[in-house]
Amino acid sequence: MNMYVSNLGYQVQENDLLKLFSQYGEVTSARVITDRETGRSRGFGFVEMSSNEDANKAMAELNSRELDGRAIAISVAREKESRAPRNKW
DNA sequence: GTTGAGCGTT
Repeated sequence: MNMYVSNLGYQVQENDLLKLFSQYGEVTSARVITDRETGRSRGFGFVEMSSNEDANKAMAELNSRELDGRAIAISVAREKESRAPRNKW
């Protein structure tokens, strides 16, 4: 189960997500998306869990939970886009 | 402040 976590504070790191979601099951990957140019957080991230029932629990329990003063929003992640570039020069 | 990268051509 792969989840999309949005409305994160800019100070939230991957290990914060990891610790949060690990309370509900095994987290296989936790990632906070940062701007490639500036290196700053983009305010959202992804968490993947090995068990989807644990993931559902985590989603139910952690959605709208305040983290760093902001209520985070969790949903099932969408498929990662193909990295094929659209611009062919 | 809401869906992930970055190769010279998937």
